[in-house]
Amino acid sequence: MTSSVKKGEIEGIEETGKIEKIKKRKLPELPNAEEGKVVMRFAPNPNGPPTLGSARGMVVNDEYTKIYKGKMIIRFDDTDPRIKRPMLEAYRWYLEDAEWLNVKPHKVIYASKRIPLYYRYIKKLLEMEKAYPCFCSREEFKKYRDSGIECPHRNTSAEQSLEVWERMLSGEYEEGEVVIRIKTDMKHKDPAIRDWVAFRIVKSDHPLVGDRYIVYPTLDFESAIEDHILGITHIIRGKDLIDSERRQRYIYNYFGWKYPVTKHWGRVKIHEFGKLSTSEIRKRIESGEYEGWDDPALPTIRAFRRRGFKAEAIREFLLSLGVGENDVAVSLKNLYAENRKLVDKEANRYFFVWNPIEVKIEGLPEKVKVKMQKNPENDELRELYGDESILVTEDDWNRFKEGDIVRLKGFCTVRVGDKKDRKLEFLSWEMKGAKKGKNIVHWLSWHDSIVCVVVGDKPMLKWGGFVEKNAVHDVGKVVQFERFAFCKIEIAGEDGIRAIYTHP
RNA sequence: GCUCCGGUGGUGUAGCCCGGCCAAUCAUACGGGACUCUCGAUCCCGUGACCCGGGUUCAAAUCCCGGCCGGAGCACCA
Repeated sequence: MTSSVKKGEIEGIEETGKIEKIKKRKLPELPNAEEGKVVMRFAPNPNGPPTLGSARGMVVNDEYTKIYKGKMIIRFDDTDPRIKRPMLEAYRWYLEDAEWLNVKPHKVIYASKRIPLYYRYIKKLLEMEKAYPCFCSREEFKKYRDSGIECPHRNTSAEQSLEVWERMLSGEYEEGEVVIRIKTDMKHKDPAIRDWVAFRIVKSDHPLVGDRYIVYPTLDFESAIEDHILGITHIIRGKDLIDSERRQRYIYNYFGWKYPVTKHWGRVKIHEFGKLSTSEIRKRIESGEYEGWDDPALPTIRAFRRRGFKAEAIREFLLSLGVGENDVAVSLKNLYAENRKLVDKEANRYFFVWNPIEVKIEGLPEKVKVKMQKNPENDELRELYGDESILVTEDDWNRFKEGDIVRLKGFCTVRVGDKKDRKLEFLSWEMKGAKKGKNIVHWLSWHDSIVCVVVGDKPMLKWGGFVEKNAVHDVGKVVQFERFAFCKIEIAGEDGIRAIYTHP
């Protein structure tokens, strides 16, 4: 991000104001934001590992708190042990990926561990007769909601309500028998707002708190209380939660609290992935279509990490999406461009010959050592052995026509001979009119070759071939396989190299 | 069906609250050229947008109304 700071040093002070402006303009201004007083949160349900979508939540909230020098809180909204059941490992994954994304929370909250806190507040509401236990079935209540009629339980007295509440807690009711509803307005013009559920009975084991509770708050209740307690000033979340504000405001009014400023963004569709829900991914992993949650073909942050993406590139990409309420359909090409900017300068270059074909160079005067730059921008060299027997990729070979002049990059220039015999004729050590983009190809002698498989970014996609041995020293790094793509060397061993496709 | 929200170049985005400095920003993509012994990078140059129709106004991408299109919610999910 700041690698070019030196360049700007001379212009220095004069530029500072500009840079500041540009930095802030990564995101539009936040309404009512006072420097040092902004508190924001990212509130995931850890029912799978973070994806690009969740990362957006982390990064945008984090970026704003950084701009305004505020506080960032991660809160796990994990109050449904059944339908959207949290995954135990995913709590850790979220924290790890957040750290990797340079999102450093000031606090981490687990809603499931604070359930007694929510009990206290609903009790107050019950006392105030602003909430009531409702024995209607879903279907029954839906009728009331749709027709705007109050249900018979609505005017239960505080005393009775509290009694039912205690019985709920002690397990005297079955699931579905009774819920606690918040009184809003059964005539509210938007049916979605009418007397919503704050607590329900779920007799199911919770990954984090086991069977300690059987009465769980809904997201709307839990997050309403938490946002106030945590002193959240600004909420940015998906527009699927847009109604939450109107629902939760009733509670805020009953208690005389001030509701945070909210902003909502639309759905993100990534061209390359289509729509993939967490549950859909889980299914496909189980069926073997994907290797696991970090399969390079998946839009999880773990997968992008495995592919060698830079956190900063992902941040920039996500920030470029802004916070508009419209749905966006964006191509990963933008992410690639962002990452390439960072990775191009430091990635070592290597020859990777996929779908290799062995060809012979006739008339090669001598075998030579070929030295080439590891990276066009520095002087570090790598060495290859130019032999008369070499490997080129089938893609190139098929393109060649007899008589073509071809430059074997760094080695020599040849003329394509009899294609059936796979022969090349040595022409010169010099370039001999070879032009970039035309006929300069990469190659490899057996001497330098080691088996290499590149795991692709689509399900089941793999390339097999040979890579130059020099690459074994770059395990864990992103390198560029020339004329192929940027790849991360994942494993290098006796039997070869495994690399992960990063991007073109 | 009911409620709410949004529509700026191919894509994403800034600007819209507080009309004029917007013949509209930036990025990416695309086209052309230069350079480099990578189909990568770099450097030039270029194409390209305010959904439509009315209204208010000296002046509208910005305000108002209508239409069209798109999206979200209407769960004892998050």
